[in-house]
Amino acid sequence: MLATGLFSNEARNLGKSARTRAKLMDAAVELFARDGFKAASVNEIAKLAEMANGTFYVHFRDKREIVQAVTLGIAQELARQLDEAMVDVDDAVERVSMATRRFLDLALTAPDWGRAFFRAAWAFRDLRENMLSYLRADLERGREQGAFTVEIDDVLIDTFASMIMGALFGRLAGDFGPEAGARVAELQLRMLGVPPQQAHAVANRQLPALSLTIAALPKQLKSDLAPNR
Amino acid sequence: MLATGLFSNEARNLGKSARTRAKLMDAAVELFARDGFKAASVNEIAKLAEMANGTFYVHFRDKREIVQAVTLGIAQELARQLDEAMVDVDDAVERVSMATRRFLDLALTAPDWGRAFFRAAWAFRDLRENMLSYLRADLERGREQGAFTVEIDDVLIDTFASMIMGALFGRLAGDFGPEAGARVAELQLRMLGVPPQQAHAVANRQLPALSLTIAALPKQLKSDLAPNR
DNA sequence: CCCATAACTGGGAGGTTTGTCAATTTTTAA
DNA sequence: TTAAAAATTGACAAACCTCCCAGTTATGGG
Repeated sequence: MLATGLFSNEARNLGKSARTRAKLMDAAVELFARDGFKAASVNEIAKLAEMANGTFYVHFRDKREIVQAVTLGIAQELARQLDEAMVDVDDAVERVSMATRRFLDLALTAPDWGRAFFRAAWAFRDLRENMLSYLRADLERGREQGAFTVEIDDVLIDTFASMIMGALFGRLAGDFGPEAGARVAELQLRMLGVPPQQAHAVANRQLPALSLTIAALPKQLKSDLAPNR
Repeated sequence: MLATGLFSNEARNLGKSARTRAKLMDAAVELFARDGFKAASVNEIAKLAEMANGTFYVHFRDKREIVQAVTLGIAQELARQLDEAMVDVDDAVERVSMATRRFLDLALTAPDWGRAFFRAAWAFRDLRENMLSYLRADLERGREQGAFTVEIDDVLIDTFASMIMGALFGRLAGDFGPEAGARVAELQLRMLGVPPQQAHAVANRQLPALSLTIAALPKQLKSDLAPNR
């Protein structure tokens, strides 16, 4: 049994049902990432999760349902961690640059999640729009702070998001190294109207490392653990 | 028999074999656009093309082969028409803006082609890279002409392409109207370092209409026909 | 117009997929 | 410990898939 994916980790000390469900979701992530939502089969998901095909249907009505659970889970967790990493940043220029760079770093820590997210972003409008609302808020903040000269409309927001998704794709495909995040952030800032020199400086500021780990550990235990590293 | 797709039109006065092949390709485009390459089935392609399943295998070894034929056909035709529409434009700022706007207009004239192209662009690296080489040439021209201040590297080119693909997606989904092309072009020019005012002006310049029609009509006949409309 | 040849048909073998269910094992709570 | 409840299994029906092929029909060069 190949240890655990992120969902399994989250469900580690929940009941058996939740653990099995999570194991199926982890297997699904892997196959969705590789084959897409339509081409991945329930049979294969169950097989990868090392259980009989019938078990799948105990936990999910059909494939649609696990697709929904998986994509929602990924998007929520990514959004939550991004949000958390930026709570104390006020400057919109910093926020926008950080969001892009953080998002890419995060998605690359768990490439299957990244790939599944990439697919989900094109396939599910509501999920996409949910993510975009965060982005819109930061862009509007930038206008108010006088940092962005460009007009904020739907096309801009969508374009901004496309730049991130393109970079995600390139990173996942191995076309780009870790520096791509900063580069794209710089291009985004230029597009928004930040002076080139400032755009370069902000986008290349060093960022403390961050990795995607769903931590469902009891809070107590977690804080006992943290100081050790 | 619902008239003709673009491939059928191209093969209109070729032999029967070529016409059948084209009809299969048109059906395939429609299904690839809707379901993706993996999820579309040979059975359904044949059914949509109104012929027996066995006929498919007379014309294509297997699904891989028709996928290749279709995607290559789409990409080549789009590239050819784009290229042709820009032969006499020298200024890189104009070219870059035009390429984005023309490409979107073209893809929108035949939405199934647009959708199939969208999928192919992510799925097939060589096809993508072929398209990007045109783009790179125009961007480098802009540097030489002193119009673009940004450094040209792989991340830039990819990002530029992502912006177009994002706009294509939005247009196909009906999220954006025809004005999106100009808007994205403007954002691209800003990113490249063109002064905002000029970017706005160039990107919004009126462009003569252009539509995607594979014309395999004999040249003579074509020019006889044109004046009538 | 004729007929060799190319194109097409549709049934079917062999495989995979989805979703169900009775039988079995594991978990849980009393 | 034990019995009811929950979870799991694996075989299976029905649908659908890919690819093949023997037989039929259409095409077009002589």
